[in-house]
Amino acid sequence: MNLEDVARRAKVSTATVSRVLNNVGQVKSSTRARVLRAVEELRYSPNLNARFLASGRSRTLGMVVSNLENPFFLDIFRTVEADAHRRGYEVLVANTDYRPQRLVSSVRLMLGRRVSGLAVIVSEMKPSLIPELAESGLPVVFYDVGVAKPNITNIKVDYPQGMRRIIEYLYGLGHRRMAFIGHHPTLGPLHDRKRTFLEAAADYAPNVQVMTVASADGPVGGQNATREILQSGFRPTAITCVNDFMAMGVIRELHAQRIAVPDDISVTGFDNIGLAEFIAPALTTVHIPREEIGHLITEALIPSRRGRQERGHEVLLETELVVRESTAPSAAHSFASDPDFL
Amino acid sequence: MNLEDVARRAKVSTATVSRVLNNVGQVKSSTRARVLRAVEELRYSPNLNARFLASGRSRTLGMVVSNLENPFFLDIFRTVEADAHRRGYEVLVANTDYRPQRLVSSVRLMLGRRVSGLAVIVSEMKPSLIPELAESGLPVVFYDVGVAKPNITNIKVDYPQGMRRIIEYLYGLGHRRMAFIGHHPTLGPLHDRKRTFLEAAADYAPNVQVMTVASADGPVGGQNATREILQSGFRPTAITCVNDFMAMGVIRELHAQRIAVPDDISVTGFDNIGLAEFIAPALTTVHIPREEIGHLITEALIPSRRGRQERGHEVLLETELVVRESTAPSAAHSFASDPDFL
DNA sequence: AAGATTGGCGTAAGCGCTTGCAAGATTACC
DNA sequence: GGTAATCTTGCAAGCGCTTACGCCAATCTT
Repeated sequence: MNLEDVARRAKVSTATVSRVLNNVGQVKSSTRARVLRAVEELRYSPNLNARFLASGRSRTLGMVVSNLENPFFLDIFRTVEADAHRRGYEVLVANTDYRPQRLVSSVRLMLGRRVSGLAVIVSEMKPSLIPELAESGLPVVFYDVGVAKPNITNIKVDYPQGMRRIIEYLYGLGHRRMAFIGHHPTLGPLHDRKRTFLEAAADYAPNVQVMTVASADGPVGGQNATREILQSGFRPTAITCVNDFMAMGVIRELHAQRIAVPDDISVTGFDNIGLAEFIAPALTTVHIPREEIGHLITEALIPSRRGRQERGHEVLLETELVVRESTAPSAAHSFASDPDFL
Repeated sequence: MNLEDVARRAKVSTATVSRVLNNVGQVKSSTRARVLRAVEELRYSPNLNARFLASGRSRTLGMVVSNLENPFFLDIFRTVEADAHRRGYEVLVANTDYRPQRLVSSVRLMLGRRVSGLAVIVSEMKPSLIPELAESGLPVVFYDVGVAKPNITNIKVDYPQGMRRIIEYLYGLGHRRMAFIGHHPTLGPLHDRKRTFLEAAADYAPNVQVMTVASADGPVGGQNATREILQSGFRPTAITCVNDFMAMGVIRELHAQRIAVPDDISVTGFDNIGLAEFIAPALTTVHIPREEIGHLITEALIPSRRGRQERGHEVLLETELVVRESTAPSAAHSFASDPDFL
């Protein structure tokens, strides 16, 4: 079942069928109708592989993410997909599970499919990939890693700012013993986030005791990390998580251990995913504008009709502290004796 | 940058390069090495559109789901993807947001890409799609809809059984006023689930008052539905949700309204998603074997090396009640005066 | 009314790859 | 050392589509 079958049935050439299907060139409306009817009757569905090959463009975007399970990534994907559809593009998504090897193979796959733009929203990164993509000339967006190049747009979120907001907030509440829960601490961006936390703590919260632990991304990881902290003997008054998804597990585990949140321990997340409002207590977190990220990605990857493709550049997004119910003044801290207390 | 460039550089023909790349036929190991080096040096990445077109197979599975945000679907996807990778296949996923129109266009897209198998895990269904796919001869799996055909495998979960388990369990706990929360009540399978609930209630739980409401899938929908119930004046002692994802919102809203779960109202979900354990109180639900579903899908879509493709058939999966913390005996019910009470 | 446009369509040359076929190069065998 | 068997490799015909290019007929000029 191919163009030729349709052409024969409609008594035209394949060229004409192609023109009708792509709405290009001039076709008499009566022939157009004949063609469409033939398409209908044969239930013809064009071979996109052939189409992409012949035309040299695929109107398809690729997106590679570290963990689709984490709503953070999914939210971005959904925005990109919605934007892309509006412009007549499709989007292909691949999941890496934080494995560099899968990242490489996913990117290769996308390149092999000749996507017209590629978004790489991952924490793991194979360094060799950046120059390779830069040279390819393909429009690319990196999130939180790499530097802008002519064809590479770079979206970053001001994590240090967000961390600072959390630390200052917690410090202001009297917290002096804090724990930081992350995941994949060996991966660049995630390691940076931990470092950022420690630096912010050192800078803005003098005489604070700090502990860091790591586990897998997700609620189960948060749960395990919490157990580890509690078993260590260190008793923080606040636990800061690298993301909301892990924080869900933290809150659950504290609850299971009959430790009150926020009365005994305050908990913070990062990202402000939708679920953050649906756990009890609702999670205090830092908002990352995921919709904006999605829009930026689409803008960077799809050439706008008027004017040319925006050249690669760098964007730094601001964060915002969202205070909910999972944080409170530290019970352990006596504000009376606190010189910072006004 | 194509096969010819590589061939020229390695001083062989494109045929030989192709054989090396596909590990097929005999190639002297020295030439193989030359070719691989050329590939490396040129950073050559084969054009998959051309490859699929020429070879007529794509080693790609397509999967269409209603709502990727709901972990239920994501879990299935992850299993399928893992299985598929193990067999050297890729999987493309599309999201429909429960919109039949998107279902149709997603399926068309998959067909256009000439996937070698297609899984349709959706609640919405355009009836015309079933015969169309049946005729196409493409291996297809439907979840919860349609009937088996030579090339169509049908996976169903015994929802009536699951509902019965819930109802009997709740009835046994003394609940006599129940509410059912669903979403998209006009879509076949979801409507059936509601009906199933009502029938099971009628059959197994005499003299029970029942109310049903519907909202969007997800926690927000569960929240809204709960508000609606409470505002209606009907005061159920148990709320049964069509899935866990909505139940999360229900529990959250009851908590916000200072209604104790399970003391004042018991809540049940369906699916047994991972998050069900991470909300407080942990959700009583019905387990659906998502991993098994994933395996079944892969088995049905990928021809096994030995033996032929399993022909399309129908599978009915059993469910299992998972009791956690969100359910308890009805406070409103006096067991002393209950004739059922032993 | 004859030449100049334009609209509508077909011809055919690719797009980059796979693969059946057959030729040339090696190796095996007696 | 000669023939047969086996390896290697190249040639070239597609896969199903898009898209110059050009032809013919219809319409427009003056």
